[in-house]
Amino acid sequence: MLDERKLAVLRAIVEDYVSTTEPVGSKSLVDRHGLDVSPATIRNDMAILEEQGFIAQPHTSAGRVPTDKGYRLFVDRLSAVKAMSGAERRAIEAFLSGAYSLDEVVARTVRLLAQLTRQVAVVQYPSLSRSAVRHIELVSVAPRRLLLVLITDTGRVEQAVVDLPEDATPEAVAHLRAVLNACLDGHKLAEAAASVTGLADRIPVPERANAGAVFSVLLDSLAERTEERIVFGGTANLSGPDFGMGLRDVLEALEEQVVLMRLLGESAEPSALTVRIGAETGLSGASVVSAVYGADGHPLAKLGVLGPTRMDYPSTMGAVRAVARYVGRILGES
Amino acid sequence: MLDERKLAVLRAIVEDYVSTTEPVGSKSLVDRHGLDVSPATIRNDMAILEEQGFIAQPHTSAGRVPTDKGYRLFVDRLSAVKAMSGAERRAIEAFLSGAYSLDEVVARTVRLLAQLTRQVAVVQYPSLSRSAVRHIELVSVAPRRLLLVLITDTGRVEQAVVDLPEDATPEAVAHLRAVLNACLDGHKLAEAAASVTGLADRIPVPERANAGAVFSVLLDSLAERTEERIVFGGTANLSGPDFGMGLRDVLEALEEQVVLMRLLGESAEPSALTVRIGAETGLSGASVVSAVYGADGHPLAKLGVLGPTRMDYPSTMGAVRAVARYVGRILGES
DNA sequence: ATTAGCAGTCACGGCGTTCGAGTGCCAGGG
DNA sequence: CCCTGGCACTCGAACGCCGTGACTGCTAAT
Repeated sequence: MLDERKLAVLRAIVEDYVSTTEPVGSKSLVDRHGLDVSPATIRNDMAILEEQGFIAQPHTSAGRVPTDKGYRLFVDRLSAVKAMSGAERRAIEAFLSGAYSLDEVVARTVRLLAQLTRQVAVVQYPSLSRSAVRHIELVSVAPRRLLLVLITDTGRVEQAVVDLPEDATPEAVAHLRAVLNACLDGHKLAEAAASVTGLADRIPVPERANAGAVFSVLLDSLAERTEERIVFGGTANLSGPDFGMGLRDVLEALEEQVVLMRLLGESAEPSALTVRIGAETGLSGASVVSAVYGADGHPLAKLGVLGPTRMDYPSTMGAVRAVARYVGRILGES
Repeated sequence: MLDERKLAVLRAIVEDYVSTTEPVGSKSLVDRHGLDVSPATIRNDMAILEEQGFIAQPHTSAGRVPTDKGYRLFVDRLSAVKAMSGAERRAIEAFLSGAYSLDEVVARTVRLLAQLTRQVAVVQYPSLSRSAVRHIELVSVAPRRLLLVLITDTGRVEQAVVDLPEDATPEAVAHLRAVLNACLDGHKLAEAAASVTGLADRIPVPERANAGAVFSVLLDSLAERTEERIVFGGTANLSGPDFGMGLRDVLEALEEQVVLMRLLGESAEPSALTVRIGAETGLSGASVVSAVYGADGHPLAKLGVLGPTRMDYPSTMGAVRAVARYVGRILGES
């Protein structure tokens, strides 16, 4: 149905369009690529490709432009991820290594990814529930109010205020802290739910009410907030007339955590690199290249870039993959 | 030199231009405002205002547009801050009260300010060095590595990694923690520099090297990072052809912490409301309305909005002032 | 199956015209 | 002296009108 040459034509169209931003015609196609056939032949191929929905023409007597379906085929079968050069890889590593806190790592990752791809970078903080607890701290700020600070092995620090039903003595707080740490240290928060329920037994009855409040904050409030921390950067790369929708809509979408979540993909399938194209993203005219990053083989969160459907997929995918790897490595070390 | 009517004309020009986005002519001026004179008279006044540099015409035979100098005069002498309505004030308070952590407070403030003013909101985190220390926590993550967590009375939590010159025993860490807390609790970090130097005496000699490392991180690394945390939002409000410079430049500027700092103003003069217009901001075509916010009378940090020079100053100033007040109040409570 | 040739389409850019808002100036009147 | 009505003038925006060129699709020949 689609012979070798037609695929080559589609590939050439995508590549040319991506680099020139202009509809590509049959003549310039044969000129630029080493196709040994005449423009007329290409035209016939293009007619078929159009019929099948891989390309379209903005108006009669203009060149062809890839459709979402065309990009899809290109990404799936016609292109290979372009690996980063050695120099680039070293630069990435050097840039990320300089960070001294999780916030810093994430901030740098965003900058790096945006600069590397010249697009909008989106980075999700390592999931709390999938990280292991390193330390839990309780600080009294009022007789009936505690500040709960959770430190994970990825260096993430989360805080939450706990309102207690009863006054708590410093001793009770210290005890609770000790019990929590003893029980949760080194475990993942997701697995902790089970152990915490049995934990109540170790708490003297008069303090159980307070302990319950702390547990519920730890499990509900923190775990819920968990996935929701996503930052982005590089919005300046949103140049003019890209994107079918207005630039304004894109900016609005980026400021909605919910939308950002969806862009990175709800399902955390472990596949390394995900490409969502055009309508698949929910933003018309936009594509998202995302990857899962993690340390020691288990996934922590996602990161990716958002750009116009017409983007350089091979390079972008290479950059995203490389950055995801290094971020995982850095977080695994700390 | 500028009689009452000329000032009224300038005020009218600013108001009309702000609301219509179009150069305003003499005729529409007398129509819309209740001026009891003829257009010709207004034209004469306008000629004088132009001569003095308060207004300009984009091209011959077009209406007049305020210059930076014109806006300046308008803000300083011709307008009054427009107070928020009771309903609006209640809404602000309700929206901000729902936050349960400092991050949340700041995030909500940004959203709120952006929505209220329909412009880009910029909020600086409460200054660390001007906040009082509530608690310091040290967590061993490796024999020669500590995680230093600092909790302030404004609810801000800062972390930093400390690399130790020598191995530290758990007892030594506990001791150091106790000393730090005893000495710094309730004090401002800025004042702490002095007390910390004397503090070394209380540390047994073998641990001094490690203690020194912790101190220096606390004072240098944390205190420096301190002012630099500024977030912004509402970039979707950057509509099209505002701003003399390209939209891209504005977005780029917003992603530079340094530029954000400058926008909010280096000098922390305690004056409540600052308006910087046009060239004064460093961004051509942009204005910044900013305010200091603080709790219990002492300043913590700044916040403000960035918009086109042609903005509704009275309303914007009202919104900024109101939000600054409520944020200060909320942070004072916690 | 490919190719050359040809007629047809249509966006784009340049050009001249019109239209109208708005100005500056001047002379007359309170 | 300040205000006003009148008038000629200016100039950008909008409109319409080509000519141009880059395409295409079709057909007939190889």
